[in-house]
Amino acid sequence: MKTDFTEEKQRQRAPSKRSLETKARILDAAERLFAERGFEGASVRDIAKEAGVQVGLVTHHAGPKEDLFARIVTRRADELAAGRLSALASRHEHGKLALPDILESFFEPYLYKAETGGPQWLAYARLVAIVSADPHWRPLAERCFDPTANRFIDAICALYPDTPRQVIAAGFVYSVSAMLALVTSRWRVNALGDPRPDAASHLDELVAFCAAGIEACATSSKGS
Amino acid sequence: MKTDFTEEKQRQRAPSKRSLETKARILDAAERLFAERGFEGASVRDIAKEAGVQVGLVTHHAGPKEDLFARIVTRRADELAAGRLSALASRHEHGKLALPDILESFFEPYLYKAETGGPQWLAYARLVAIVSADPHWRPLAERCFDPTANRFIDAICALYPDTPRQVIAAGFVYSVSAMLALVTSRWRVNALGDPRPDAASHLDELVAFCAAGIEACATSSKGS
DNA sequence: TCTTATATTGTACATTCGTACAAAATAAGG
DNA sequence: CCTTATTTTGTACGAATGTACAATATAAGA
Repeated sequence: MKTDFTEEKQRQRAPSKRSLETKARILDAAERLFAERGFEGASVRDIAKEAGVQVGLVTHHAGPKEDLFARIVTRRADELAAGRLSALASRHEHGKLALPDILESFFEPYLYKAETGGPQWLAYARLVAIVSADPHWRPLAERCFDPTANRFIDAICALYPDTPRQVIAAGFVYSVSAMLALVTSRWRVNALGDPRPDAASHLDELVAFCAAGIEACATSSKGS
Repeated sequence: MKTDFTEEKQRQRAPSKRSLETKARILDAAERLFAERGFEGASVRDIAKEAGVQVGLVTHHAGPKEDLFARIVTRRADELAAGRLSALASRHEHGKLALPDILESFFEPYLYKAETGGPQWLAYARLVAIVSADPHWRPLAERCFDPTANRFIDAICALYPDTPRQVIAAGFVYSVSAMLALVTSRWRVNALGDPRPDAASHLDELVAFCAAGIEACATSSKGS
């Protein structure tokens, strides 16, 4: 699985504004359909129709289907990872780094984007679920998710020096899956048109749940 | 989405032992491949080859592809739901129904099967993830999962009469997703051949995590 | 303005998909 | 054993898949 897209094919001319718009339209359409129907469930033709272009243009702008998918995930993941790490660093400067602060640094950047960044960010939770579940995308997942996850696990480990890293890591995985479950359920409700309840309270609730859970795991398995 | 399979086509003769074995082989192969590659990712031809039969036999024994998938999920879900409800009832008779007991009644039957029931039960976690994530399978999910989930949510609600059901339900959803994350990660590790650590400790750890989490949510939002 | 790199169209190709169906093999029930 | 319901094989079909490619339209850069 190719995960490096730094080498865009070298060009002799700048791309026109229209072509940039077309490319963005294709990526957005692909993101929407991949989230709704999964990787195999969304065909290149569906994506082209959704973007209002010919089939060939999809390949021309985004390469083979697998690259298109990986490109979409990478784009969101990189932006999100930056937000999360800077939130963590910001709170670290302000001196407060209790467990709820660490978790909030991880949850808040995404929940905020999911709430205010348009439906694409809401649908991103589904893409993460797809990548995480399918062994085929493991290289992509390792590149996109693992570095940030390890930074946060390290931060939590610093709070519980007597707890094995394995236990903290498990608690963190539980927490991430809970966040995905929260967003995915909200995404589906939203797609069905139901009114969405307040989002900020969901963040507090999620942080309370995960902080208490990790705390319980960490203290009960101290030193073992 | 058809979810009712009570009306097997009426027969004039009993099925031969060989045909029953073949049917079981097809269902097992389908379960394995659906879990590995998802619904669209596993073709009927792949399933037939995995089962060592001709393509037509799959349709003959299990009907259209969607029915095959629904049948597989239903088979496991029904058996699991029975185990979970009887575990809950059993503990209820013994008088102990604290939050950890309720969660253990939900987690233990599956974790036990995943550990001792063969790779099919381990892979079942992936099927649940597929059904839960894809809106297309929502009718199937409602029939297979919701009744049991509501029973357990009711049991937890009885412990926190001042907490809104919505909050308890959210905590329960987080807990289920954490369990799925645990099993899915173990399934993948197992597929890669790594040695698997002790399972019983994972159950205790998961119960500790979720019980503390739900407790925190319930008490902090009392009456609101 | 003119050249030509790039974007876009339209079509075509080889596979694979789910499913249907006739023919042959098998075995249940009398 | 005989009849025939059922299982199994083998093949075929139309639709959909990802991708390649020539032809055309567009616009960047000199």
